[in-house]
Amino acid sequence: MTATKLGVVQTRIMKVLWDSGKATARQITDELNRRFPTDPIAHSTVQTLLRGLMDKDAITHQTEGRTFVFEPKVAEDKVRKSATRDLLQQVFGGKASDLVSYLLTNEKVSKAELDQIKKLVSEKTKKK
Amino acid sequence: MTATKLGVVQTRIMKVLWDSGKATARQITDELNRRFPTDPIAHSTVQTLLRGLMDKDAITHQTEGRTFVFEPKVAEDKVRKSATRDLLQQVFGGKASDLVSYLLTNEKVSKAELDQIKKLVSEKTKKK
DNA sequence: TCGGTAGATTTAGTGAACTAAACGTCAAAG
DNA sequence: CTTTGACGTTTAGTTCACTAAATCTACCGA
Repeated sequence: MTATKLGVVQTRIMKVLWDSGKATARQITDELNRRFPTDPIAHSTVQTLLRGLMDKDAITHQTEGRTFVFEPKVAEDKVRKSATRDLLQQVFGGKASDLVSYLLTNEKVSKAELDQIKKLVSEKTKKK
Repeated sequence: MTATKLGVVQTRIMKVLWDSGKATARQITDELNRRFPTDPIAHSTVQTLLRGLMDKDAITHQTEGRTFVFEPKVAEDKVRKSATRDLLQQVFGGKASDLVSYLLTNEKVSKAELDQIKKLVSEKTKKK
């Protein structure tokens, strides 16, 4: 029952790991400070959070020499699923079309994305 | 700069207020316990949360006799917008189509909702 | 008038996420 | 051999959401 409920910074760390497959704490710290220069983070903070993610069973680590190399244990999919479901239920009362409506009305959606969505919808329609 | 970042229970309270227009603390408590029998909540807890929502400028209250009648001050829309944007950025890297993809693939979407989405998409397409 | 009830307010405490300094260890550099 | 630095570990503290009892206050009914 690997936990899929993550905080903001925890999610950022996971993203780094999902992107790279594996990384040391140091690499993660550097990457976070590169990706989010507006939210500088101390190395020890990252280590603490990694510890938390271990406790949650969201990541694993191997020892390489005397440093840890971390790897994601929970898939990005799972986290997306859980986070989206929460939003859908809590804020949109479970109505997926309301959420889509919001996205199309308020968020920038590229032409390519729009085509992609159209394709998904017609596939889904066919199945019914 | 009314705050739009709410906790789970805070959102539930707001929903009650959005639905009813206005309500006393007692009415909200009762309604929450009716809507979520699995998460019973004490009246004093609700009062504390209402206080927090006041601090956040998410609600107002008038005095009626010696009881407060609360009203939403922030619109449901605003909260939806903020929550959705957070999810989109944090979990889906800003790709709206990925989020829609998730919704269509994993969540139950009724025929009516699907039609609604299709309509939204073609409207959006026309505009471009 | 007195006691209960229904308000609001005060006080108190937990857990989670986040923050980061301080500390101990050990290997590589000088 | 000693110092420096890079690790992981320990410790500590903040903020926020949530929880709810305890207390104060005032009206209403007996």
